[in-house]
Amino acid sequence: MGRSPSSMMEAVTAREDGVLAGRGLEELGGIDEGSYIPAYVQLSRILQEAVRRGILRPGGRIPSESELGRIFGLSRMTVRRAVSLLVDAGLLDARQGSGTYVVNPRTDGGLFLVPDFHEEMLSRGGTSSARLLGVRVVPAAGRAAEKLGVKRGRRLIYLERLLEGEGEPLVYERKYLLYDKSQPLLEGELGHGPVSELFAGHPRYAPVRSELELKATVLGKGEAALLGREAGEPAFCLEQLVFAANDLRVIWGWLILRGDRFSFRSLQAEVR
Amino acid sequence: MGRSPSSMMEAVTAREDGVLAGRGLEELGGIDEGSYIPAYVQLSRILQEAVRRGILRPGGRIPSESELGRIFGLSRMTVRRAVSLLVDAGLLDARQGSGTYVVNPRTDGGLFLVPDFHEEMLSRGGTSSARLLGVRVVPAAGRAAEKLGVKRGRRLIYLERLLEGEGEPLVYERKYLLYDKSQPLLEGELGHGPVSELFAGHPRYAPVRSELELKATVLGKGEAALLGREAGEPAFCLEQLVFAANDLRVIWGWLILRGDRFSFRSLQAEVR
DNA sequence: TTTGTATATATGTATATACAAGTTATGTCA
DNA sequence: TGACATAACTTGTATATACATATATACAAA
Repeated sequence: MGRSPSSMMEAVTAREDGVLAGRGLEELGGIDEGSYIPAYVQLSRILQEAVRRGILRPGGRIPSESELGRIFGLSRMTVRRAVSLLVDAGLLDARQGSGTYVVNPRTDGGLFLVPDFHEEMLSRGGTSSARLLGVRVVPAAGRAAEKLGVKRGRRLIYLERLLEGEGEPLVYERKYLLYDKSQPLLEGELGHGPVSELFAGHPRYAPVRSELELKATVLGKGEAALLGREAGEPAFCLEQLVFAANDLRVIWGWLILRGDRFSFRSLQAEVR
Repeated sequence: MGRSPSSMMEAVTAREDGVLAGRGLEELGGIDEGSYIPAYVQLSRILQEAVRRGILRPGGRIPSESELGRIFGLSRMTVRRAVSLLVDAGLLDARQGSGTYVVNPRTDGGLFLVPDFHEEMLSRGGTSSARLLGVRVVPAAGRAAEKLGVKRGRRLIYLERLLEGEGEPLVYERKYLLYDKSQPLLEGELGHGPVSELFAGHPRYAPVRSELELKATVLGKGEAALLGREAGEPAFCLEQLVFAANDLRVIWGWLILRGDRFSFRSLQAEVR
């Protein structure tokens, strides 16, 4: 809590380096020890705000970890933790031996979150349901066999669903799943939630990770009819390959997202 | 579901909780002290690999931090750092008082990186150039005035460019910039790099962050002609709003990305 | 059966210390 | 002046310790 004495010359010499030596940082307030918000989170917010306000400028060096510790009355390790948050988020660039710098923002690109459909609907407070258009067991062939890495003829489950939000069809879904005779397919479960949950807890097929590819497309005649739109309208195609343990591929398929209802906003170098 | 404190029953009772008590983890090797790779990075990779191989299963609890420290001969703080990497990456879920669990993966959604065009071209070793289709000073009006938060009539720079990679047009770009009489516009600089670099180092207009929105679209006749494609083909539209310090909006515009040349892959819960 | 309490153990936060390793500025020597 | 060693920084890694806080469990009391 004790504000360390800062020499008057600091600001001048530091300025030549592009450092502001913390001048102005104090204006954003100090660390509230009584708060339940951890000190390292408070400090990382202060630094973020300093960049937004231009107190710390892109390309410039921020005060050293020791100096920040002195300014805010925190240990170097705690300061490191605050800085690390912003380094991980891509807002700062720490160079060993040199210092920590404000990154020049990449204004033409960024990170986008494509949310899980059902999760998104629930989090918005809306309802989501899945209308099952068809399920059947088919022999593996063509791209499905190739993508899943199975021999032609191996039995797969093929299904089509229409995912609806607020009573309106929003997403058209086609999936191929490994067929497991010991685990009967419960059609009732396909009315809600993601397909991958069918395998949750399965000893060998439980999903571990997935690879997704987001592509631009236009609605075909069939898709347009199902989604209540016109053919030729823009849409997203989200191709999905789901892996279980040992890199076993268990689901392959894709989602068609209506372009008039879906768009994706970039994450603001989010600090979690 | 009672749990006995009996040590002889540990393996069995633990199994009911989904814990594997580290059994099998050792098979993935230990920490190489001679390596230049930090211990916490090595451990986080071991844990990642354990999930991929199914030694640690989604929904299950991993060994406690103290136990991992015992197994691998590391202090608890070092173990925490390794675990924190995976928690931040969304692969693990740490619950205070309870334990750390392997997350059930979201297979229908994920994070996507839309790279900066010029940066991407350079990193691939290819060439990138920008063909300037037009620049002029225009009075602010309509959506541009609204998005930039300026009065109608304020002077703006309007420009159109065709971004090319490997000699082929890939992206069509339209931007509105705040006009600054003290900073003359150098048309020569518009042949390379992102537009926002025009303001880099500017005392008031230097970009600090940007908000992006990724939308699905189809090529119009003019766009198709410029990009050497047919009208009606799928494409991405990346709308961009660039902020300087104090939330001053300095650039607004959008990019049209050819759908046949661009698609975006999800990031694998990347651990940096 | 419910409620309260004690205990063991889990993760979360903060600090202090030590040393390693990379960068930069400076001073000395030829 | 130029080359080179070095001192004085910087961030990076690892450990130990303390306390706060959340959870599970066992067991006693009502």
